Amino acid sequence: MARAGVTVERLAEAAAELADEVGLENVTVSELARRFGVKDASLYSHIRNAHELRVRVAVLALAELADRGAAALAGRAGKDALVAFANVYRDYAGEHPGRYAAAQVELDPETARASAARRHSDMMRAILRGYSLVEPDQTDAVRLLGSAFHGFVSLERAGGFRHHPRGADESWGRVLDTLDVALRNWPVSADDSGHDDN
Amino acid sequence: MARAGVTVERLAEAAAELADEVGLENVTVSELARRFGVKDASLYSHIRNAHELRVRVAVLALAELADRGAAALAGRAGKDALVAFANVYRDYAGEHPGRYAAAQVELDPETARASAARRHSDMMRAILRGYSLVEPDQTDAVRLLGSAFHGFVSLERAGGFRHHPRGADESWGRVLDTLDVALRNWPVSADDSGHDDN
DNA sequence: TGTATTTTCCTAGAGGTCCTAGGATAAGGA
DNA sequence: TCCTTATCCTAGGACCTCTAGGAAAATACA
Repeated sequence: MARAGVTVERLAEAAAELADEVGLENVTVSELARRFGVKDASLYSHIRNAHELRVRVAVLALAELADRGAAALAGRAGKDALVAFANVYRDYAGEHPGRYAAAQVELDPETARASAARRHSDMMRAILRGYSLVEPDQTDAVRLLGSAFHGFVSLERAGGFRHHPRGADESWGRVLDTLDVALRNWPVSADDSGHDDN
Repeated sequence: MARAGVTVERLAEAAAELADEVGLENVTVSELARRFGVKDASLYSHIRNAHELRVRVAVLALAELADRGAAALAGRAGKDALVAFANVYRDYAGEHPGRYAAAQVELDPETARASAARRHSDMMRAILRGYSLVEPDQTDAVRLLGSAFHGFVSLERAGGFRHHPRGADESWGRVLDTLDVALRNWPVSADDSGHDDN
């Protein structure tokens, strides 16, 4: 019998597609094997366990997201860059909910280092070049942006904004306005304040 | 044989405890039955399915979180209230990761309405009384706060802040400082700007 | 108190998932 | 051509979800 041509790459891609269709938690080795026309036991020649499947989807999603982010950032700066980058996150989560969910799974340090996670923080720091922030404020700002983006998308996807007539799109725009203002008026650290003239 | 005394309340409580121990995704009907000393089939007299278990943990967590939030808010206002409330979220997620994860599961509209979800947004609005915001800015601000709190906690729990020496505690404090400033300098809506003097 | 009803728990079992062990066969290289 | 390796198979154990139908405890009621 001819072989099915299963590879880890095709597996990850199929798992990502499946995750977008039925949700990450419903991505099973069995269903994936079914889609490839092989027995589920056969997939264990390519992956160690079901968890690795999710990790591979996570890595895939982080890379796709980073690519989109980089494209969005090209030729932009300041608030323009901030908004474009933020929309990449939100749009990606809308188009690929399963992949986006996967991107939040905890990765072991080694996998995390090999992933596009670093590119994400680097891009955020690039955005912050439009605002004058030095360490450790820059790191704190990266974390604020990451938190706000992910938190908003996460709550929106979970239906947290559906109990109120105010549109999510409008809130999103205002949240980005506010973050822009916040970055431009970044507060002075309590450690430094009061020592300005000494 | 004497009965085990299983009730939906005790089940939800036990499921919440189990979730904190082994993670929400590992909360199974079987394990729960084992802890109550009954057969797994017996639990289906109390709950419809495994999903209901998670929903009940979610409702429980939302209520506990709302209680803690209310206690933290008592006698506080302005930034003091903001920080106290935010810390309730973060501390709860630290103490009860499984419960916190459950609080993010999507609830059907009916369950959501009967849950403490409304109390949460009401408390956020109470905090915003310390800042002068009118609708729809108030709703947008509630969403920004919810996003930032949840996003930070979520990323922190997923290990997203472990690849950098900057401590999460310090960033958290600065993020709250920034949110406080942002709320006090809430940007004028683009719809209104330019019409100030007309 | 005795009886009827309801609730809780049981056994049995179907069907799904994960994963391992060990064997067969296709593909590619010496 | 033969050997090696990778891919796929069958078989099966362990665990999970959930249903059906029955027994027994608790409760309600006469």
